[in-house]
Amino acid sequence: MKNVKARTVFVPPHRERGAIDSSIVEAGLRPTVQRNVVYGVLLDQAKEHPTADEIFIRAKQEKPDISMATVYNCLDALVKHRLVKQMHLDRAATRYCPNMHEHAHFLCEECGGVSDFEGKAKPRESGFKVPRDFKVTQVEMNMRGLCPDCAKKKVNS
Amino acid sequence: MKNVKARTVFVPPHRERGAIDSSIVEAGLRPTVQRNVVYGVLLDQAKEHPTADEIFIRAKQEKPDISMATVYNCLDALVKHRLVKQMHLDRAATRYCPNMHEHAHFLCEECGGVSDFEGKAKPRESGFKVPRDFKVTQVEMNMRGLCPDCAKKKVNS
DNA sequence: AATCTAATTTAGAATTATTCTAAATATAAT
DNA sequence: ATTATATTTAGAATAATTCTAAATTAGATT
Repeated sequence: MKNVKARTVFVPPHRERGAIDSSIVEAGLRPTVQRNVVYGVLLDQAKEHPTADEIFIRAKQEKPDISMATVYNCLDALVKHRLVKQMHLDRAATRYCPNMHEHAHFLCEECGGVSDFEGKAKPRESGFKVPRDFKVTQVEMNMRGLCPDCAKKKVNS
Repeated sequence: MKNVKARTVFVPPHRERGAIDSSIVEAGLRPTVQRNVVYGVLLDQAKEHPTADEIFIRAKQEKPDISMATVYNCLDALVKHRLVKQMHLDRAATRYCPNMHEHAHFLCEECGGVSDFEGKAKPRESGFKVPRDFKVTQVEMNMRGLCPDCAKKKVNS
């Protein structure tokens, strides 16, 4: 009988441990219970772009003895193995994002919600003058403004 | 006799206290010696996009009794009154930038240098799909890659 | 020029997010 | 089952920043 403890962990019905473990293994990582829980929580909460703190709180519901250091370790491992991206807005706590498609971020200044805008960055068409002798290999774009819901509310008031 | 102390402060010859003070006053702030020194140091070092720490070290050379808390206070005041912008790369220490023209930032991954690319952001031409019902009011763009000097060195090695 | 009031500066404590450390535990290979 | 290595853990350490409350300063008022 293997891994009795893992069976005692509550897993939301829409999340299959196996699928998550295979992603973790395919990425070249050992599939531990903690990594599974952290990645699972993040996948469930993708829209929220949660912080390590927020992930920790959720993860504890599934695995009450998980520690904050482990949440950081797991997130770092997932980032290094390209299953997860970090995102930064100002100097606020790092947020984590399991959407690995190229995308920009949008922050609604009214409700605080974060949205992903997918696409392929075209730095030389962005409006900023990029001198031709600079070699751009990575683009990070954060927009701010009003999301559709908040824009609507602003007009009707 | 007014403000004897202020006269003892060393001011680099290319920087005129008066011009800096008028900018500070025009922005709606009281012109204190500390604000003058902090803003002056930042203007001298604009290219370096210095951190509060780096500004503190330089500022102490001109005003040895200035404190770190004051450097933060001054920078915050300058930011609030739109003389200075903050910039963030990952979760590293906040960098400060007195270039108030709209611009993007470029970080050379080789030498660590930061460059400003001026222009007017065109979020809807940046390559990312921005749904028409999102109202974008602010764009922040950080690019990474190789600056001309480092790109040249890479080829010749 | 002396006095007053509010703004600013200051040192040091507090806070926050994160990283480090070294011991305990788990994983996968043998 | 044994072993070697990777992972997890609690708690200490660190780094950047913010807070606090007292001292100083600037500018306005007498």
